[in-house]
Amino acid sequence: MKVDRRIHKSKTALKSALLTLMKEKELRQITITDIVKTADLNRGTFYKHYQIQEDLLHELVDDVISDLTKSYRDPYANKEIFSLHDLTPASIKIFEHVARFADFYQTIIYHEHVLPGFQNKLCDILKKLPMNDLAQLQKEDRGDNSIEKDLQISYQAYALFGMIMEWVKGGFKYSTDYMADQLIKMLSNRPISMQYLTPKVMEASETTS
Amino acid sequence: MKVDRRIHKSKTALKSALLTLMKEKELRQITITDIVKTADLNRGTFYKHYQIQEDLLHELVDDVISDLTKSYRDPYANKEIFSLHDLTPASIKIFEHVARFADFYQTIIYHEHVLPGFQNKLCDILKKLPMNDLAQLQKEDRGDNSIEKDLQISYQAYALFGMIMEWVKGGFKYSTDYMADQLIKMLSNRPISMQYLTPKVMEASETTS
DNA sequence: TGTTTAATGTTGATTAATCAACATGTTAGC
DNA sequence: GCTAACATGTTGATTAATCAACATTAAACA
Repeated sequence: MKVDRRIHKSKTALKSALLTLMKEKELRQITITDIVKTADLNRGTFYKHYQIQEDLLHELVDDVISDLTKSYRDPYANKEIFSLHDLTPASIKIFEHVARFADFYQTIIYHEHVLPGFQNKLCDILKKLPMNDLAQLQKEDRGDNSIEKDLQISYQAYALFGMIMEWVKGGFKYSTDYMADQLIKMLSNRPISMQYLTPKVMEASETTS
Repeated sequence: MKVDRRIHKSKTALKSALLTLMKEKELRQITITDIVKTADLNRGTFYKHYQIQEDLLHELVDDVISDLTKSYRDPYANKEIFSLHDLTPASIKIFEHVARFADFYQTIIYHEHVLPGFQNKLCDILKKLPMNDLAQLQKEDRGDNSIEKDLQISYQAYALFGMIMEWVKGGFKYSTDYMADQLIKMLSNRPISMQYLTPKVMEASETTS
């Protein structure tokens, strides 16, 4: 179901205004009048879509999460089998996502109290995405050196999170392409020979079983 | 008479879209469908305000001229008497105007054929503004060294135009404040002791006569 | 050349946003 | 405490923007 562009524009303007204001002052001090003034919208427009500021903030968070998920999955979307070999700097979209919501990330990192627990939520998502999407096919080793899947995924998730944090806190001094390139170099250290099953195949096996 | 914000936003989006597209291709190749797609507006919205692209371009030019005039006059607006001594870097708004319409200036300078004669129009305005607004009070000298007003004004107008051209062509590598500072330094060379009458006094003298 | 594709204007019905005007809290300063 | 200024919701009438659909024209192209 398509949303009317006017609705999309109004909501986007409101969220953008909220982010702008969050850089200036505390969430508690931001009035709805503030928001609509910054967004250049009538006050009634706010109330047609939301009740309180919190609703707006939550929808903003949902937007971020949704875009993050989409960006993370992009390299293996519509693929049946996915090897880390296939990962190229151009196919990695996660850093573009962070850049797209740069204002958001800077704000929630420097004002943790605004969205307590969001950073943990972020890590959880970065863990759950590969955990649910990707069924490991062949492990690196089969001897004493075998690696637990959950540990491996947590390891990589937090590593990626660390890169992002460093990037944001450093004021985005590297380009998105460079970040993607660096990530590949990190991954190339060892587990490059691993393969995963992507959701497409998993759906197929579900329906046939 | 206030314009509905929706109208203002729609028109602004259309002009912004036109500028964006002018950077990519020739004016002739820009369709109305292109414009409304870029502006994220329905095609009908364009036709509610304009008939052809030319209308849009002309309104954009009018906007620029109007903002230019306002910015130029800002330092002596609401003043009865105005000396070049009063000019400070902060009071000069002309470079902020150029920065505000940076896209426009870059486009029309690098694609002269789009708006033939606009640069001359610009110079004319920079000449006519001081010519009409400012009645010279005391000249520098009264001897053989006296300077003609029209020559002096043309001299300064083209000088300012030159600064702007250099600034735009150089990719805005100086800040607006620095440009204002530089302009003051240029003016300080000599004619700083001159004084002008501003429109306020001229209006008053008109009504009393 | 004929055919297809895309742009152009225009239409009417529908929905969203606007504005001004309320009454009602809240807050800050005197 | 009183008052003034401001924020909050809510209202109904009005206007702007949307969408889908249409007939027409122009351009691309095979």
